[in-house]
Amino acid sequence: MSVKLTDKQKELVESFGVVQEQMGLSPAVSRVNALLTISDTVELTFDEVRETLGLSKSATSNALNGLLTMDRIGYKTKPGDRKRYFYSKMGQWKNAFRKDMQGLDHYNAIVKEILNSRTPETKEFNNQLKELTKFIEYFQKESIKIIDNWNKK
Amino acid sequence: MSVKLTDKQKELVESFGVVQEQMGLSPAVSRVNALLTISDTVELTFDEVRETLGLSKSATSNALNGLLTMDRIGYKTKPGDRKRYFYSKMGQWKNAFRKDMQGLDHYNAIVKEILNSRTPETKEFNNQLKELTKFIEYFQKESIKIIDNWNKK
DNA sequence: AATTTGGTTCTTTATTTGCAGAACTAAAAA
DNA sequence: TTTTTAGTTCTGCAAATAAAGAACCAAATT
Repeated sequence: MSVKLTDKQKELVESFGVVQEQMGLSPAVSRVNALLTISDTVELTFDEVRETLGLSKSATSNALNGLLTMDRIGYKTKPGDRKRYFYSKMGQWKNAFRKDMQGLDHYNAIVKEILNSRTPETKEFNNQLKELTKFIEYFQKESIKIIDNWNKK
Repeated sequence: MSVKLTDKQKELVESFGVVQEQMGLSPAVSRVNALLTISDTVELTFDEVRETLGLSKSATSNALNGLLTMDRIGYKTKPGDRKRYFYSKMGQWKNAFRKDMQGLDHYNAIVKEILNSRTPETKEFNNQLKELTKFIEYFQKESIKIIDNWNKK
């Protein structure tokens, strides 16, 4: 039931796992997502994931459901087969980038609030803060533009 | 020795602290950085930070040193005064963005390695992966461009 | 009706993180 | 030379995270 991986593939599951951990995902989630990116079979069942990575059922269940709610994976079913077949959803990357950029909105809103509540005495400092909010706005706008640009070419 | 903050400022230290926690900083580090952004006095001593935030010496020391190595704050000294005066370094934002973007290099390198090691069978999947690496490269290049563009205007 | 399948949820445990408090240190002051 | 200042480093400890394992459950199979 377990997926056979070459040594190279095992190594890639680990290194891709690590970079995803650094991006804030938990070890198990990172490895599950890595496996679904690396395995030659692009659709894997719960048990294939579990056995291949040597995870417990609960860890597997939680990892898969986490990735599903993050919309980083999806699943399909096959007629007359109760199992679910999970696959990596790479198309979501652009959306993720977009959301990251829009997430700066909140950050910037607070910086602006800080700026408003600051004493006018510290001119230099306030100017730097002001420039920061302008830069964030600029960066946000431009990067969303370049993402959209990619979509229509 | 402790800095007086209005209720509004206290509230801002918390909310700005929280957004920074969500960006991966620890609670103490987040609040120290927030304080240095919000306080009317832009240069604070070790003890002012410690007392204002109610932190222990070790937490204060570690937070300040962490922020120093991240280059998010700096400090200056005054003649005939052994204390260090810490301040927020907002100019580093653009550099931080840049580094984030360059950090995608590593991610992309691994994705490319995955692509190389994949079976050619799964055409559709491989194409999506390929598009992903191209998108990352494009986004990286363009966003670095827009950052540089900001600098010279 | 009993068992198997494909999971989910609950409980326990190991590890890591974040911080307090105390002990420590090097330079300056008394 | 002792004491104070301005921190740093070490030693825990409490809370949060991550995952194992067992109990559980609903639908399908026997």
